[in-house]
Amino acid sequence: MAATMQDVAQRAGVSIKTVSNVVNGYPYIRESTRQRVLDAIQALDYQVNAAARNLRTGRTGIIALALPELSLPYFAELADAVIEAADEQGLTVIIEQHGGRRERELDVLSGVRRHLTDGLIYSPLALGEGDEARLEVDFPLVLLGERIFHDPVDHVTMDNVEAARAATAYLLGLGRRRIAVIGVHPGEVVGSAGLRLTGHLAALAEAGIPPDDALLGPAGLWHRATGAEAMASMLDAGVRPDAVFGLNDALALGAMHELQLRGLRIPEDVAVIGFDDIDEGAYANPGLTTVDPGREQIARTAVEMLSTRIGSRGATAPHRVVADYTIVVRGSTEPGHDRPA
Amino acid sequence: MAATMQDVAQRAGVSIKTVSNVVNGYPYIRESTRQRVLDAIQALDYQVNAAARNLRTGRTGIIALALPELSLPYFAELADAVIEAADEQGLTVIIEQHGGRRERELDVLSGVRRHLTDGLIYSPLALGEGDEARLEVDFPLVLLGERIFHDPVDHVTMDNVEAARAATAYLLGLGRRRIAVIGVHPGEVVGSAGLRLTGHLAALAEAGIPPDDALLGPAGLWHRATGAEAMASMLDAGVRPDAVFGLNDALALGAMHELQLRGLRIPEDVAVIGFDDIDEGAYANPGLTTVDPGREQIARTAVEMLSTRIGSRGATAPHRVVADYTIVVRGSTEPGHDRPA
DNA sequence: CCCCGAGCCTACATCGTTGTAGAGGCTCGC
DNA sequence: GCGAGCCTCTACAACGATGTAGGCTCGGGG
Repeated sequence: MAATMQDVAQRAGVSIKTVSNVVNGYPYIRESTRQRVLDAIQALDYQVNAAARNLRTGRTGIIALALPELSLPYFAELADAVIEAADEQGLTVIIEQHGGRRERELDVLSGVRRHLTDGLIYSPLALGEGDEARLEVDFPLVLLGERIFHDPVDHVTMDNVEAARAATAYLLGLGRRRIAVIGVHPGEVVGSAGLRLTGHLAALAEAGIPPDDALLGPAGLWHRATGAEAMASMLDAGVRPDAVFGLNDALALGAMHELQLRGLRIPEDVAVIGFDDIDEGAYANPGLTTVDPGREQIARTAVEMLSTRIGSRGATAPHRVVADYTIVVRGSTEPGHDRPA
Repeated sequence: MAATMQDVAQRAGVSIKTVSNVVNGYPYIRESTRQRVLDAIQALDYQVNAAARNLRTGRTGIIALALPELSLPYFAELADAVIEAADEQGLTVIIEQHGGRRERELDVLSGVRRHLTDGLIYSPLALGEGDEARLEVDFPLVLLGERIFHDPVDHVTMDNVEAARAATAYLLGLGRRRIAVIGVHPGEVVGSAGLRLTGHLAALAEAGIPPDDALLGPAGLWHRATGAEAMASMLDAGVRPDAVFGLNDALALGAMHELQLRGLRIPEDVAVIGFDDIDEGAYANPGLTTVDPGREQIARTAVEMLSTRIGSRGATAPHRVVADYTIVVRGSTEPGHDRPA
């Protein structure tokens, strides 16, 4: 049986409340008393009972991170960063995988685990315009990604349009003209797919290049497999791009795999750029050029925003932070860039 | 303010305990009463307060999964599987990243979060022989991986020796004779590195091939980067293997990257096999042949074992489960195997 | 000399739930 | 028609911590 404050109090010859005060850093305690209590704690290997503290204070010290799935490297790396950032704030993270399924995404907002947590960092996929109202919840919430405009809550995101524009502009700068886009969600406007496509089209327009629907490869899920499939059907249809813009790295890597299977050389025949800068891209063959969306910064900012929200019960106006992006050049667009790995 | 059982009880005109009984499925309740309570719960949008329940029952419904880091795809995919399996048992998972650092690994066993959780699924890296005693903890614990022999606790693992022997035997069967091993931990016996090397050497011995130390590439951390480095220094030293056995997939992919940078063809010049069967391997170029260690099975078994342990306070003898492995053949060892992706 | 505030500590109620014990009423077999 | 046993429900005391309120001592200002 684990020791309780009662046991510590008895051993130190003080009241239970004094033990509580020592544990919580209450200043008005005689040094000798504090020492006696600390010794007793040590001797009994006492640790505060989280459940009891939670009940009394209404805080659990746990935050939830809801994301599609950890098997997707981007989200695994994001989770890694969030957990580290949370650790620094003394917070523990539980992960909820919703798999991009609308019903599970909604569950996250109302589910049982809400009572287990002080707040939520939420990266939805299926939710979109029209769901704003669902986000008006009575617990601290920080939104990741860019599914929803005019949202009533804290939000950390990146400028998808601008970053995608830069990616396409970069390919155009290399002299590429027939740029395939893999991972398109036809009709979508507000999600990452829609926004990145918008940026891409804007760059084409600036360069005076007419868009070509045959170069848009749809892929609902952004996995390697779907990227490969989308690439394959485009090639099977006789389309011959000289560059590929994967709307995320997994798609780009899948597409790259398919291109190489068919004997196309990268970057000579086809240049490939991705989005996310997952670790894996640096070790692909060739290394994958990509857009670094500032994942670290996003994770850290999100945790800090949530932490402040939790701290101050007062309803402040929602904040919106936009992370910086960078283009990371590797061998999939320019030969010879893989050396420093 | 969230509704409490008190509120529900009042609205339904019953005692608070009856509400509790309804919520917990106590059988002896008149159907009409149950309905009234359920209606009240619905009307008030009542959800049980987890903290209070935890305090009373001593259970939190949370388990911890301790692993090196989520950035390593193997562990991300493992975490995915564990979370799903836990969900089915009604358990929530928190993830603790210890980064393979001994001190943090020990923290996991005694840290504050112990009080937050009902049990721990523990995948250590730095712990090893001599640490058995530390595992004699007073909470449910299931060990993953094969760091420690004669352990006093539940353990889910795979037969590393046998699987590695099969991997090397497979390469030998292809006619390869100079097999480099990447990721060796010199002097280690009980960890994955040691065991897999043992299996490798056994296969060589069976085939009557003398081992060659020059073909052993050390790498402490099993990342893509360290795999590439180990491969590079071996090649720089003038060693020319005709096959590479990466002790995990990340190492193998790093090595593959380095080989290709130097213009070596895979599998013609060098065949490459990995270990773990991470998703990424299927989409490498060429696809990475690997050993599938039965990750799903491991995750599911571990959660179930932990769940039973939590359920029955009685100290049963520790169980040990060994998962099945399979060799997954792809293009990195045999051309033409990548078609079905 | 008394009062006041700062410093140090304690008693008590309380957070929201569940375990224990048992009060009634009913059915059933003899 | 009566006790045994089942069904249905309730009162009360925990679980282990923290918030509130207040007691006591001591030194210094009025």
